[in-house]
Amino acid sequence: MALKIYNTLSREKELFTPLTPDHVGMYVCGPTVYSDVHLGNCRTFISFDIIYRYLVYLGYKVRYVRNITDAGHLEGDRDEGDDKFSKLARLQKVEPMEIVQKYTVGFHHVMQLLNNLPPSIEPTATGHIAEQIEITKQILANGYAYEVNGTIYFDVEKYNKELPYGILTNRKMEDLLEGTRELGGQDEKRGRLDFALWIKAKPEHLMQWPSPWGMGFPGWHIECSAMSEKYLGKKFDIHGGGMDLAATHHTNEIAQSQACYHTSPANFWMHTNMLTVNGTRMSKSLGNGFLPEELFTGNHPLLEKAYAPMTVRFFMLQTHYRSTLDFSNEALQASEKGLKRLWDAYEVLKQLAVSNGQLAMDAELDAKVNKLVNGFDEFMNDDFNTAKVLGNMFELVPVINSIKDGLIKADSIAAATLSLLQQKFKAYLENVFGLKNSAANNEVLSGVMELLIEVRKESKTKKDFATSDKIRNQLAAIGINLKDEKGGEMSWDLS
RNA sequence: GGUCCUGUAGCCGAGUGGCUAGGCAAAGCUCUGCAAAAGCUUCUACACCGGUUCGAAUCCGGUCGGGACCUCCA
Repeated sequence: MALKIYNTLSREKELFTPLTPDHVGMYVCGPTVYSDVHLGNCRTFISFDIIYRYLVYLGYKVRYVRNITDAGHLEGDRDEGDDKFSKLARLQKVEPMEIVQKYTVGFHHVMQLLNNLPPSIEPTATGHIAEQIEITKQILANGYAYEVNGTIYFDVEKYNKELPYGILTNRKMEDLLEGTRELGGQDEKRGRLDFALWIKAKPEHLMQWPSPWGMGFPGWHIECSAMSEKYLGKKFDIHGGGMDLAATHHTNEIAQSQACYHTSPANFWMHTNMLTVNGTRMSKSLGNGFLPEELFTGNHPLLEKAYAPMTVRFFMLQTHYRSTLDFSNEALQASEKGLKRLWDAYEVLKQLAVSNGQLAMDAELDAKVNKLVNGFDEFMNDDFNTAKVLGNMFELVPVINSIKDGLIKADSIAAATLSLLQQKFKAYLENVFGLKNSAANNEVLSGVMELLIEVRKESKTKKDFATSDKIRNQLAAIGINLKDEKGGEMSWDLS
């Protein structure tokens, strides 16, 4: 059973074989830190976090590089535009690096709340100006770029004569030329598809660096080429990002790498689909995005309530990463309840004791459990199908709960089956899916609850239901659920 | 205009030609002092029209919706 990954380049699932045995190099385009990340951005990072975690689970030693874009983005399509950081900084009368710092910290905080693992390396564009100048020089030397008045452009039409430029998204040059809107005003570019590798800065620019072509700043696409090469080499295994990056950004990255190193940078190109609201893509420019902060506090007109970070993570796991996912309160509330059901069963499963004698062995049930559990790896190997894994997990929930309630005898499945079930549930829920219990694990609270449960048990024994109901109802009012279980036991959790 | 994706029960969603995914909601039953939780049932859908096939949600063609990208965007 081997891992298959859908490759945007070939438009089909391919068997994944790393370039170096047991090692995987993966580069994912990170955020541009001039504003808060919205939930749509988070989806991509959650998807790649799970891909990263699964590769680690499979035993690969993974170097996961995700950049921070803190320089170089232009406003609009005019190449003489200000970059986003300078523009915002001037507006707010702060240093550009203050903007960068603020939103980088915010981004990391959100990633942590969503329980995304930090990447192995998180390079910044401003920290790799020298590398970007080097690669630009090489592309110039190789003849795929030209200088106009201190700005360096990539010559797309020349490149396309040798290698297909639109290969990633299956576009022909003629179609691209036809589809592009007419450029307004003066233009120093030779071809309308040409893009800037290095941009000459006006004296008033806040962020600029010296280069062989004078003071300037790097174009957007060049940073990923420079940083991926530096940390992963000229060719590596996986390059990922949101689907919206494929047609322009990733297309240009391939062209840059080919023009500089005569190789396509990555074997596998992976693209995650968009998060939509009412069927339309969530984006900064449309202003229909939710900030994670708004989601976690419920402080947004379109939100009926607050949702926990783990609910959001689980919500995204229920869909395949290449499908669009539509946001709605109803769907999120369904996820919240579903996750609770799954997690409660997991807590029960952890407590089940493995029995040694199989007196009540039920071969059919045992086979069913094994089949469902073995499906986890099988589904993940099929292009990371988290939704199907969850489907199997939910099918196992009644089995787990029935064993606990004695409806199914614990020894009706083999001891090995039960321990496999326990081991895989833990590995998947905690390690691969990166879910965690949102309930506070507080010793003081646990102690208090133990006391309350004892008092309530006593009052129930004395048939003092007024007291037992009072305890249960008042706890419910502050968000603690007390559950009566079979045999007079009680358990609790936070709602 | 070009390149693609997509249309699945009340809602969200997975689906590799034959084997009712799953979750949420709803209804009934069991358990229970009551409730919740849990267990067991019920709700058996694939936009439309053709075609291929013994057999199509799945493959092919067409029609009609919806969406993304081609411009900064995960």
